[in-house]
Order: sequence, then structure tokens, then C-alpha cells
Amino acid sequence: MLDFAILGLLREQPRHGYELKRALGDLGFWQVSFGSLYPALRRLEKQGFIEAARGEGRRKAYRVTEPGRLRFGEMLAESGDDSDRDFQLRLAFLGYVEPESRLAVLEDRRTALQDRLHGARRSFRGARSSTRNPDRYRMALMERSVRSTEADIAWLDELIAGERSATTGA
Amino acid sequence: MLDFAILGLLREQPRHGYELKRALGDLGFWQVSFGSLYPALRRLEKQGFIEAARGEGRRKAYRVTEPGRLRFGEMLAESGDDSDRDFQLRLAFLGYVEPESRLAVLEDRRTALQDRLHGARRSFRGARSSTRNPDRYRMALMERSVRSTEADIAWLDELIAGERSATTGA
DNA sequence: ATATACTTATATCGAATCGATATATTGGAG
DNA sequence: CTCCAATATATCGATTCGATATAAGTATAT
Repeated sequence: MLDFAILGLLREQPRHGYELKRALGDLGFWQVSFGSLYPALRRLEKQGFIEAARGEGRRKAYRVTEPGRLRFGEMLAESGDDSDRDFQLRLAFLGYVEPESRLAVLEDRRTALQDRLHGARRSFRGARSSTRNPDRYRMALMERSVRSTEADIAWLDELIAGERSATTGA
Repeated sequence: MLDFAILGLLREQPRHGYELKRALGDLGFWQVSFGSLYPALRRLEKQGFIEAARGEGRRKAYRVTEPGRLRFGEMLAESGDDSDRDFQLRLAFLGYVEPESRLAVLEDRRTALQDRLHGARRSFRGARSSTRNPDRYRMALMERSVRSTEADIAWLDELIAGERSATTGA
């Protein structure tokens, strides 16, 4: 997961660790810890997928090797966006996926979100009609869950619409 | 974290592992894995904070002991809702916090979300005005991050308003 | 009746990730 | 010219995840 993210980010330009953390954090869905990042960099370097070139000061600017580029392609092809993070990471690199496969990725995600929405609504209704006192704060949590899933679907639908017009129109 | 959740949920009624997972999942922000849950139950049992009573079939219905109840109170008092999950978990048990302290918890969270929103907007603007080609999908990710943080603040403001009227009015 | 498949339920393993902490260096404010 | 914040790399133990195993109960189909 993190390896995939690193390879994808380094594909575009060499970066050092700290910079990778920032670039990933800027995407807004993963504030990766150093405790994950630096071991991952050493792991990838040992595997020969990235290599370090001394940068300014103590910085180690890493860049992808050719095997690393291939590895990234493999990971991109492997399907399975189970978790939210998986999907968002894949989306960040969707530009590297063949245009004709992109829509399917988005639509699969939409199905998953629809399912989640049904579950969230069921939980919410279940709690509301419960015999027990429906705690104010927990009801708020469940409502938040419903609303944010709805908002996510709406956002995704915009993306899907954009994707269709990009494919059809242009 | 998980220990806190378990103690809080068991406080209200005895439940077995599977049921705890469902109850926690229903809140909508944490689909805890069995690989976390069952070890946590054994850990808590060994510490004497919960005890198992045989339920129907293979079920083990756990209930909180008195030391467990005290431990929960301690954890509830310890401040520090750093992560999203921490906050939402605390919110789930906010009913156990003295009414006069509740508003502060919500307002601290609001401040944290405001900060995050500024960060997300900065990233978004930064990417848009970048010299590099601003990737369609990454822009979408950043926009999602901005929007969902805004929505979260709006949701929280409703909660805060409700809290104020509950304290002042009733 | 009986095979098939799904849900419930507990459990364990290794790997990924986190959060805290340590330690320098650099750049700017007072 | 000193102090403080941001930059940057690194490591540690603990937590959490994801996959997998197992098995009992329950429903559905043949």
C-alpha cells in the first residue's frame, strides 16, 4: 500500500522522505507516519525498486529504478480497492490506468459506497427505533456516517460524469 | 483505544465479541477487525477489567467488572482526541462526561477541524496553481478533502448548537 | 432427507501502520 | 547572536489490520 504510493509519487519526480510525507498528506486522506515511511523507503531500496541520490544537506532524494517502474505497473493492475484508502490511492494514480478501464474503477467504488450507505441507514433507523434510550451523541455519529457517505457518492458521481464526458466528448 | 471502546460498550450491557464488533461498526467510523478484537478481550480479561460468562452456544458474554468501570472513567477523563477515531469514540461516550465539560470537547474538536480545513485549502490552491499539470484525479481528491472537512464542521456546529440549548434551555 | 451455502462466532498469525521519541540541522524572529 | 520553529532522518514498541482456519447453526434448494 505505502510501497505503491511511494513508487507512484517517485515516478513523477525524485523526492526525499519528508517531501513524500507531505505530498501524500496533501492528497488529504493519509497522514502517513515516519515510522511507516522510512522503513518502507529502506525496504524498497533493498529490493532495488528505488535508489537514493544525495541531495542538499542531509536529504536523500530517491528516484524510481526501472524494476520499480515495472513493479508499480503490476500493482496498478492488481484489482482490489477494498478500503477507502486503497481506493483513494488508486484514484491518485488513475491517470496511469488506460482510459478505457477508468470508468469501471469508479463505478465499482460507487457500488461499494451504495452498499455502505444502506448499512449506515439501517444502523441509524435501528438505533432510532430501539427500545433503549437512543443516545443523542451516538445518533449524531450515525447520522454523520449516513451524510458523509451520501456526500461521497455525490462527489464520486461528479467524477464519473467528468470521466464520461472526457471519454465520449474529447 | 479499542480497550476504551469495549469497556464503554460493555458498561451498558453484557455482549459477546461478535456483537461488540457489530455495535462498534454500527457507529459508522470503525470496522474493527477480529484480529484486534479478540486479543483485546483476552487482554482486558487478564487485567481483570472484564469477565466472561458463558452465553448460549459458543458465545462468551462479557461484562465489565468494578475495576473495569473505574478504568473506563480514567480513560474518559484523560484528554487528547488527536485522531478522528479518538474524537468519535469519545463522542460515543460523551453522555458519561459531566454535562459542563461536554461543550469544551466539541469546541476543541472544532478548532482542530478548522486547522485541518485551512491545510486542505492550502494544498488545494497550491496544486491548482502549480506549474506542473494539475492531475484531474488528484485535484478531485483534494477537493473532496476540503468539502468533507467543511461538512464535518457543519455537522459539528449542529451538535454544538444542540449542546448549548440543552445546557441553557433545559 | 440431504446437499449447499450463508451467517454467526471464536480464534490466531504475520505484516503494516501508528504514535512517541531522539537527534541534528536550517532559517527566521527578536 | 540567541532562541524557537520547521525541516529532516531514524528507530522502537504497541496497536491494528487483513487473511485465514474452524465449526456450528440456519435457511434454501433439489
